[in-house]
Amino acid sequence: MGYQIMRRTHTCGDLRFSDLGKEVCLQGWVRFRRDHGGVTFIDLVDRYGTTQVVFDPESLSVGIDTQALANIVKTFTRESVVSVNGIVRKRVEGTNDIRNDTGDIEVLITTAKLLNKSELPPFELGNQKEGMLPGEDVRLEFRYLDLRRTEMIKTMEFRSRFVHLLRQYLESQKFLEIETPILAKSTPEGARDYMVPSRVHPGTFYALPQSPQLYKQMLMVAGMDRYYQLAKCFRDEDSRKDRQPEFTQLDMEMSFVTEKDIQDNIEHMLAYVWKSIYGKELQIPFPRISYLEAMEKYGSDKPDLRYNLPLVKLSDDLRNTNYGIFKKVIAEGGVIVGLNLKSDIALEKVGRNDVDRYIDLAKKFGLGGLTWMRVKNGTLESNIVKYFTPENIEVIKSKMDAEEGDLLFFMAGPWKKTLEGAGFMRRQLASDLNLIPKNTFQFHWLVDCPMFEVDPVSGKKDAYHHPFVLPYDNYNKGACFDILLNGYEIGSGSLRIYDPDVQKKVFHILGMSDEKIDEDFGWFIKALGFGAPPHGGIAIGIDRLITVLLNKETIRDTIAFPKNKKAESLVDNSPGKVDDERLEELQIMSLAINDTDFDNIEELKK
RNA sequence: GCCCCGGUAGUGUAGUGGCCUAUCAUGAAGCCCUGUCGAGGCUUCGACUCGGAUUCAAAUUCCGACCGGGGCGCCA
Repeated sequence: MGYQIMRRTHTCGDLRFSDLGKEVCLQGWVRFRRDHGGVTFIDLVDRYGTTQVVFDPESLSVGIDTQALANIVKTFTRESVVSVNGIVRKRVEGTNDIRNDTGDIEVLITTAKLLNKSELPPFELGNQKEGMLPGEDVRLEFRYLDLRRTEMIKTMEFRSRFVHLLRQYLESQKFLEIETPILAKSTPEGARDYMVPSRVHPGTFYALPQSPQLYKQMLMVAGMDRYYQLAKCFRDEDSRKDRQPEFTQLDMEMSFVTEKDIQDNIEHMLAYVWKSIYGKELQIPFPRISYLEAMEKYGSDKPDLRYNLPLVKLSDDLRNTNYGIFKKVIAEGGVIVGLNLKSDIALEKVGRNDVDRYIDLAKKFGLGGLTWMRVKNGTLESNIVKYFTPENIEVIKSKMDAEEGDLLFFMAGPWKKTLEGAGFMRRQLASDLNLIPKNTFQFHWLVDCPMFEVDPVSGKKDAYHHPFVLPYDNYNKGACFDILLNGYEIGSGSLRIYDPDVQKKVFHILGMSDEKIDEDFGWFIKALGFGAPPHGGIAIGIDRLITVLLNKETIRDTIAFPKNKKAESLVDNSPGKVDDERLEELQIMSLAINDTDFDNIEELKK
């Protein structure tokens, strides 16, 4: 007979009043211990709940060695794992814990065993008091303990449930879950790739996929018709609070569809999940907003539409203004937008000092400055009003719906920079002035996107989404769209190019030579030539979606083992160095300063 | 690569040039306690990220490094 321990009969969330009198075995972690001298209470915890187990010598029948049992219970320190056998009994009258599902009962310990003691935890897992969580670096270093916290368990449960429901829906709609390679070919366009050296072919590298884009398109060529995958994707770019180097997408592709077909599918999928999780109907279809309207009205291609606070475009109405800055901007083909803070908030919460603060902030957001006026006694008041004709003032008032007491901000400059800056202002004001409703989820489709964007510095064209989007309107627009939630882009989709010649042309427009196209994408264009069906798809960022749905501060809170801002995993210290022999095997030499003797480097390079 | 914010016992914090032998809470250790549930009471333990500079005097000011976070760039 080898080593064995007794099996538990219940989890720590199972026992109820109806189990009174049962002999049970529970196993779990010691979260809190309350030693009253004679009687000791232990909160025994596992994923499913908390059960109070009691060492109560006076209740024990004769024949049990209470002293021995006391000695065992004494070893049950915080967060150690223990096994207890005992009898389910009613709690003493008036000591029920109504907050806990198991709060009507407790387990009288008759035998107990320390399964594994715990080191003293570096932070308190059970303490639900606000602000007692340690810094995130400590949480990440001891992630297995952080994940032991109820809040993290709930998050993982939510995520698991959510993903399960997605799969359930997609399977019901004839989607096939197909896995695509993690070791893939590097595509030089787009994000920086994580590289994996090939031992068999020294000097060559696999790339970890930024998305399974080309594989899923080939699956459509293959006739799979409907594909999905919960795909791990990798991008070697700097992190943000909503961006990780390694993340999970719900990746989908469908053949013989329109943009609307894809969107309908997503809406129905989310509605299905919504109903299952929240028991409520999700309002579909989601409203559509064009790229142009999003930019000019909200200053963002992912506007938060839970609150209004729109920008008002005034460039066309102020053509004859004498105000120098506006005049110049109009002459240069720029844009002027206004933003109206209505009197009920403006008068109360935004004083002269605040206005100055916003002017400073505007400069930080890349705006040239910020002009402002107040509506007072039926007219506009500020030091620049004199430059505006009565007609100017009237048009401003009517376009911006300016009423007594309102505070008007104006931003002017080059189209994109100014609108994005104005978008930052809008967001900042909304957050400062508490205009953002909590616990509302506002899905939108961003549609009518451009095919290309021109880099203002280099003049080079870049794909707005990616180079595989089906262009239309003479290559000016792309059949692509984003799905937005509360100011986050949670996914993007498009119809794809299925004609090899069109695909080549798009690469040409992006400035690639025939040789380069052939080398990097020849294999893919070849595939399109073998009867690629019209197709399209979408990818939804699962980590980010869960983050928004659970109101988390960062995407890291929805990933079991995330990387920190510097792309390190604190729990296992990755990335790490490898032995020289391993590098030699791969025929790789490090040029990193700390690794290499620089006296020898030039020598070595030869 | 750049900008901003932060770094005080294991954890969370107070402390803006001398009242600091550094606050409070939590924790840990020990003792007391038979109905608690973030138990309670008493005692004890435990910290200014590092290196320079200014000063009679630095946790506090300045400079630099390191560490963490937020943002810009980047993320087709």
